[in-house]
Amino acid sequence: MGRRKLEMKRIEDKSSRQVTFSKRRSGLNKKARQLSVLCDASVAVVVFSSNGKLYEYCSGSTNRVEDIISRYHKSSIDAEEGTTQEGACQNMGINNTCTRFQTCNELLHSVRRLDEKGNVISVSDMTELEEELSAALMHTRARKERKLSEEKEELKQQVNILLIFCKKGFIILVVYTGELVLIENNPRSLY
Amino acid sequence: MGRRKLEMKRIEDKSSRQVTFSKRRSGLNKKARQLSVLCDASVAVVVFSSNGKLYEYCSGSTNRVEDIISRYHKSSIDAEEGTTQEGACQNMGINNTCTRFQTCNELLHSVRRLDEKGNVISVSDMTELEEELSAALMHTRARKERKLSEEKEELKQQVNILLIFCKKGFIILVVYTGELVLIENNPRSLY
DNA sequence: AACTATTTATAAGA
DNA sequence: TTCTTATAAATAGTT
Repeated sequence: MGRRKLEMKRIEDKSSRQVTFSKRRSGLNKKARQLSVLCDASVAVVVFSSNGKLYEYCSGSTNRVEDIISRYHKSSIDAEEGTTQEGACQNMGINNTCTRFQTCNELLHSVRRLDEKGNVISVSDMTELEEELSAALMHTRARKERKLSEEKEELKQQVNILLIFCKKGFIILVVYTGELVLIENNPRSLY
Repeated sequence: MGRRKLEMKRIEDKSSRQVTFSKRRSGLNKKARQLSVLCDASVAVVVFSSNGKLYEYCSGSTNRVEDIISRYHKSSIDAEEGTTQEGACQNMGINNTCTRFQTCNELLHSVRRLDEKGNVISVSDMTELEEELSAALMHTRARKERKLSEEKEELKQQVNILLIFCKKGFIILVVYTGELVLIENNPRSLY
């Protein structure tokens, strides 16, 4: 939107990059505000410029990005509980809070349709698809890691519970050598 | 932008509110992506619909809102303390066991130097750098996952050992000291 | 899900 | 910088 069409890549000229940043950042905030007002939604936008400067926007009365972030954290955790496991692409669809999947799936289908019709698929289309897929991958990876960590924590808890549970008695020496466990009663503990 | 001008207030009709939400949300994400690409910025957008459903967008390679949120937290704290910000690249140097790191770091620096001098950087140079970075990422990721799995396996073993003893009617105290494990049972179960 | 008449955003120019 | 304006992009209502 302007005198001419811009290529979707980093603006090399520093000065015009800054001007564009400033304009588009305020545009983004405006869009966020409109979305929140028109559709009664809560919206937070966090932007770091290439110089590392932080800009934030938050809809609503408190205007605290923190409020939405904490809600985000809560929601992310909630989403993880009650999800089931499926094959690679599938398990994203099950998670009904992962909105990216829909877009990504839609994109896949529309690109495939275009391809089948013999249409030319632009690089920017493919880039968009690539980004969506990358996002989906990251999301799945993050979920996997969280799951693994959770399972580890659970095991740690089990060990702790057993340790707490078993407080009294007689000492056995166990030498742990990989798979083999050698146990030896300690006679000294037999009063 | 549409057949007629909309008043900036909540859309009362539920159906058109939903349609508008969907359209504008994807528009917002698009704007966020454009800002990040054109101006080399990091952008995160978090939206909750009026029904409480979470939608998120995040620019960049990881596409993790978490990354930007944690940076946001850091930045907020730093801002309060008056400390300065550094580039995200710095924290890569921490991993001193990644042998590829030096090559990758050297590459980064030489490419950056070339860039600053206004030299033309060939696509094949960038591809090389990309591949190095990708390899480094894969390596780090693999190491992390191996470590996590190992730790989990170890805990599982500990639980199994404890469970075996518990099955035999022993109530035990286990003191895990690296390679040595001391187990103490409940005297009641002896006789 | 598409379409299109309009409004809105904004790139470049002043 | 700020304002203007030609043009691109987004989207409200329609089909």
